Amino acid sequence: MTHDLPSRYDPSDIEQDLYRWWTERGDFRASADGERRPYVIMMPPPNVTDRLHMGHGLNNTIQDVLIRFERMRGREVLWLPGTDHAGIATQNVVERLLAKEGKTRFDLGRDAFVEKVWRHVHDTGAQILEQLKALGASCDWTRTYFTLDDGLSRAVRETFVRLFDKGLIYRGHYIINWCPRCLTALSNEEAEKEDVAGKIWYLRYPLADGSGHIVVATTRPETMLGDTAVAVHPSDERYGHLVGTDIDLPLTGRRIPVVADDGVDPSFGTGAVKVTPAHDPLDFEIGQRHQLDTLVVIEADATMSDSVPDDLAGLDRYDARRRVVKQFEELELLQKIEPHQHAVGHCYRCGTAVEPRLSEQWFVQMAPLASPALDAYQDGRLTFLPKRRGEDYAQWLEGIRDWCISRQLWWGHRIPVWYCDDEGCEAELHVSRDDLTTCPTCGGPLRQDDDVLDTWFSSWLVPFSSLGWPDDTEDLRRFYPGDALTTAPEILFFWVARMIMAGLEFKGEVPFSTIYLHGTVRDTQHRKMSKSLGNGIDPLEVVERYGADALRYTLVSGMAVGTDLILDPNDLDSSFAAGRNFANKLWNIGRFVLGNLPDPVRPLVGPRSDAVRREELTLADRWILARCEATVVAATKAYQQFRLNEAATLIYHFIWSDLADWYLELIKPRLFGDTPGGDVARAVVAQTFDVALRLLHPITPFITEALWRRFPGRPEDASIEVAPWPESDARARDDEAAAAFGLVQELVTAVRAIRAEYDVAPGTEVRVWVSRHDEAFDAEAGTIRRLAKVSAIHYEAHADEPGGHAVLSDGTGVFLPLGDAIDLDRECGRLGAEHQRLAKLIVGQEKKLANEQFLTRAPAEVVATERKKLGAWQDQATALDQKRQLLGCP
RNA sequence: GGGCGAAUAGCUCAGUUGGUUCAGAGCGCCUGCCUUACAAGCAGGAAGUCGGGGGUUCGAAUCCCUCUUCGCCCACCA
Repeated sequence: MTHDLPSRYDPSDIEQDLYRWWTERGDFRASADGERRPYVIMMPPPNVTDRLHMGHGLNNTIQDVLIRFERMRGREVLWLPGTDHAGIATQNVVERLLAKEGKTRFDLGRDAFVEKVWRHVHDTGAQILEQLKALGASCDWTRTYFTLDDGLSRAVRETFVRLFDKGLIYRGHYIINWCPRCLTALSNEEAEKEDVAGKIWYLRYPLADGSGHIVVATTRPETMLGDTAVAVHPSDERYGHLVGTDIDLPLTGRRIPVVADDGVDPSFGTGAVKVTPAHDPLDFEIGQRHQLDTLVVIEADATMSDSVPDDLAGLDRYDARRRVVKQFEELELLQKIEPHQHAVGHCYRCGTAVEPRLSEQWFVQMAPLASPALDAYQDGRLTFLPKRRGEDYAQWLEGIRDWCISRQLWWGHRIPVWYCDDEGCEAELHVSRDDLTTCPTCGGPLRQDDDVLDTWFSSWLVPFSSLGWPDDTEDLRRFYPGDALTTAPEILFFWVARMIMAGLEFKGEVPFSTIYLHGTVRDTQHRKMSKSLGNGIDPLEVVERYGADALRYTLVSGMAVGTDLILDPNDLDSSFAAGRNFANKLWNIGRFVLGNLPDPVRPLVGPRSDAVRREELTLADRWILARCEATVVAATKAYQQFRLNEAATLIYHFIWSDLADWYLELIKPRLFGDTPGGDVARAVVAQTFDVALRLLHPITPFITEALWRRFPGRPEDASIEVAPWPESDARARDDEAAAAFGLVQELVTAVRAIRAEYDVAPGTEVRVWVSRHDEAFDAEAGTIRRLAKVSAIHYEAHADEPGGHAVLSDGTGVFLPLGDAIDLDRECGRLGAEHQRLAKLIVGQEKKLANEQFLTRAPAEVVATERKKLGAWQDQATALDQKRQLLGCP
């Protein structure tokens, strides 16, 4: 039945059908009732801005591996998918689309613009979900959410009202980060600090009494137009006499005071600071302490305001900077310019340098929320992978600042605050869960706050809002809290930390216990993949070319905990070769194995009378079963510890090297009836291949399902997705078989190497002399003969004739007589090299055996085998010497 | 300016809590093979002073110190 399978695996033949079948079966759907212990992962909701990139591919592959692993282990698995409305990002995308038509959002008006965004995200959102399916993501699509859904909107309002009532949400005039391009406030986290090679200008400010001037240093000369003071440190003796005096601020005709303030660092610059309370956070604080005026000189769009001299008003901030500097120069008030490297905030969505700006915004007071979140980390309720990320988390919480949550955008959750414009009304504002139309206090008309909430204000609720909160739903009771959170480290503060705070505040429990922060996908120059650099790889293109399994295998095997993943966008073939080749190999193993299995296969173990008895197993059978068992144990542990790359490598090696290269080759005579025991070999291969497929299924779900379903006797409706995870079976452990068969492998390899070395024709059979008799060689004599093309094995000291030599790890000598075929020079060189290798081993071994610690610490039997090894090596060295003399080697 | 990570074959990377079993894998490269599952394959092979230096030890890729080079996080020195 497998003979009709093509010899080359084509994933596109099977992936979509299998995915549809899985969906129809309903295995992805979590049941809210039942006995199974839940295992829950919240998918980081992709932004509905665009198609998925390779980072999503990696992120979702990791999650799907964990989910499929736990599903097979019998947990009630819920992987909850969703998409994020991504306020600024999405609004930007649609604004750019409008710009192509020569329009702005203001041309459309708020309602029409929002309508247009909805239409846009409807398409991209659907596209994203399809892409996730193409990757094989086994999420519960029946519970898919969007952060702007009615349900989640209700949760947003609920939290806003609760925090407001608790006094943790407030409105006020503060310096915030302002993006002059997006025209909105940003949180501290959204302003990314980047080092900029700037300058520092030293400006002379004339003293009002005409007695001289004071020099201030600034990186932003244009803000001097908004200066309302100069500050010095109270204990700075250089300036003490000037405190309380006035300065004539150049260009403005304004007179401003010199004040003393602790916030000034006397060692920086000149020790005298120009104070611009409306455009600098520190200056704002100084201004508050000294009741200074705040003078806004830079507008929302980063042009100079009308409050500056006419020749500067309306200029862009950087043009104004140049103009101001030039005017200082002309007035001979520019003392000097120095190069200066400093960190400047940039908008995380558009990259524009943010402007610190005084404005009225809504804030969440964070310290009360941060404290329990910090406790949860310190008392071990949270585990970070890699561990060091936990310190980033703690550090951020310790220095937490209030969260600016209002955004001057149109796309998002509108702030649930209404203002009453009636001058006679006592109420200033109303915060409400429901839309308000008339003022509850005076009955007059109301106006809702124009702003929307930070997009993360809905994301931070996802672990419970996606389960129906604030209602007390069955889902919520069953699936909160979740288990693992898998995401990129970039959003540790934006999202992860805030989810923990929200979970503790609103649900009293951390939303997940393990936080796996995986690395970033980069190109070969270690640059982050991005659209603007054009170095991205489209995961869907990879799926189409190589299959989802190849993509997944490559991502998983290349990703160690705490490291980045480097892929070459210019060489997809080599980037994904290993995954593609492996899938193809698996396919062909399947063709061979399944094509040789009868129905039914004899059971390997169990009560049935035809079950294989232990005495029927050959050495090779025992070996592969032991290898299989070892792989089950190691791979299971690796999966559990999130060391997915290690699990992938272990299983790969077992399947390709142990099972395919060795076991399948050596059972061929038994399968083809040339040797008895075919039914036993079939039982063993059926068992081990089945286990291998199940171990691998979380990583490469499609091909493992396709092959697993084809096993003889498999019920039509059986799926590997819900097949039980392979159990460790102590009976299969067999160190003796492992060691004995290992020696057989060494012997075969040694003979092959000698044959290759001396160009023995592939079809020619050779005789081999083995210095020591071993039961394993007898037991697998057929294997040795077949795999090494050996006609006869002689257990005796080798004949005095030319030939090839090798020494096995236990000291057993191997000799291949090659008669006249031998090249004397080459053989002498080979013997010399081999002798040298042995000599090195012997020296090391002698040292080891002279070591007190080793002798006392190691078990006696280990010491004994090490002694034996040394003896054997010495014997072989002697034999090699004799051989070299015999051949007349130099 | 603080805190943290990384450096291992031409490329991308493994190498675990306690030091002996370790110098490995994949890709690439070289040689020979269309051997009745697989040429996306099979067999064999070349290639690394485990970033430099020092230390501890019988013994270090692994532990300690130091230097160099990359990277990450945090930070209101204007």
